[in-house]
Amino acid sequence: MEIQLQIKMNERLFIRDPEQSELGKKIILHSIQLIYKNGFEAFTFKKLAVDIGTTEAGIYRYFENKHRLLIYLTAWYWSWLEYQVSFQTNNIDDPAIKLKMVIKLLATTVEDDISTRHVDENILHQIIITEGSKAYLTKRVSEDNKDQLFKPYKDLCAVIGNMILECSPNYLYPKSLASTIIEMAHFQNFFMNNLPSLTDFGENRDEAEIVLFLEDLVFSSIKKG
Amino acid sequence: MEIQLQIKMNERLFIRDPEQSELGKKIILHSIQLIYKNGFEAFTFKKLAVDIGTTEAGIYRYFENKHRLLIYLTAWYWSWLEYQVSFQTNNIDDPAIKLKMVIKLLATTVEDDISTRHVDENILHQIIITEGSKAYLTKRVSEDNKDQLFKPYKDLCAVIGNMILECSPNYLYPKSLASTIIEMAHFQNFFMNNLPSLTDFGENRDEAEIVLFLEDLVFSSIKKG
DNA sequence: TTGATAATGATAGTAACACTATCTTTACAA
DNA sequence: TTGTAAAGATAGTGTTACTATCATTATCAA
Repeated sequence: MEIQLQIKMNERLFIRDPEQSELGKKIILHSIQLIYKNGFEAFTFKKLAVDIGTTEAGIYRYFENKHRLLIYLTAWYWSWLEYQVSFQTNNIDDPAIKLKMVIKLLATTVEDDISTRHVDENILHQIIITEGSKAYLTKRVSEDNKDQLFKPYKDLCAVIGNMILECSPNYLYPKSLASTIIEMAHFQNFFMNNLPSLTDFGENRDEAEIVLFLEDLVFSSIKKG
Repeated sequence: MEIQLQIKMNERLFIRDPEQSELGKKIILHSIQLIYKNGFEAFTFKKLAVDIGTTEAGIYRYFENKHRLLIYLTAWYWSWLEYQVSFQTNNIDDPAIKLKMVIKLLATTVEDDISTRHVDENILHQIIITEGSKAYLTKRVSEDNKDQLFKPYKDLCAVIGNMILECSPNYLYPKSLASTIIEMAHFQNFFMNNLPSLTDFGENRDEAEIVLFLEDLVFSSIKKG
């Protein structure tokens, strides 16, 4: 069985849909690699164009600017992750087990999903850890939010928030706890690998310990009430 | 009684110490205002120079580039906050009360500290919320860390981690919980004001609710064991 | 087969940005 | 008085972030 997974993206994220052409798919593939290699600050459309073998103007026909491209990549990632969550928690009734699955999906290395050929999810995951929050930590965040550019992130947060409420209907802060899990899954990973004294995982550098920390955090909070 | 508070900064953060001259202090004062107004991405040394009434070259004599200036501002902020923590928790024995004080200091609007004339702590606090994590979310983070540029952040985290251990000596993740408190104090604030559906505080937009959330999060976690 | 259309390629150009260099002036201190 | 350090003034360079235009190629319908 070979299924190709296609994620329908908000049209405001791009000028021309990169999924619909070879050049577009190359832009996604190579931008992920370049941002991973050099970081978002050093990433330019010029370098991307050279890497692909096209011109700057070619890239600008797909994305308004590199910040939009970053938002596109993050939106794609969160959509893909929400799909993973729904797939992996399907047929599970116990909301606590579902929550544990979510934490595992958020905090551990993803295996490359072969049903999306032009995206390496593992590298993309690394990018989201380091660059993801730059997508919304801007002066434009409210406008971008009005254009629904962060919908996949918010949707995932809502899904997790509902799982929390299933576990503990009287818990007061399901959405904030959900966004805390999402952000901390990434930040603790970044800290573990780059500023280890900010974590308790510096010695082993083991993602599994981040999972344990987050599970402890979440279930202590919600099991109380 | 009039005391001027002077924070000793790591010398690698600057080329020439901005605290030691009028021009230097203007750079700090005006860069905070400009970054607050336009965001870090739109902030340039050219605009800063015009704002101050000096030239780009003048700024470059103090700071290598705008990223270093951002690290300087964040380092200054974390140092100042650690001082606030030590001041406000002095003579308090109960570590739980100390922790609550820390959460309040992290999550609520600071009043301008008159003992630092060239820094408006309230505006700086807003900058750190939006731009603070950009200081370390870079490819250079390890080198910058070797130069000790993030020491104030790590020191504060260690202080909070120790308070957590005082409360609960067997708790397994004091440092990770400390960095979680710090980051979430800011992220929940940013979300509340810009992406409110990621939080449970969208209706009232009241910082006091963030404090309650963080207190619940922390004391649920540590009171268990 | 032609002819319209859309995507791409090729090239050029501009304003702003991120610096670096140099020379002059000012200030104050030995 | 002279030396030195900070600051001002000016210029220049390579890169970035775009925009515009025109030619070429592929596709698909008349």
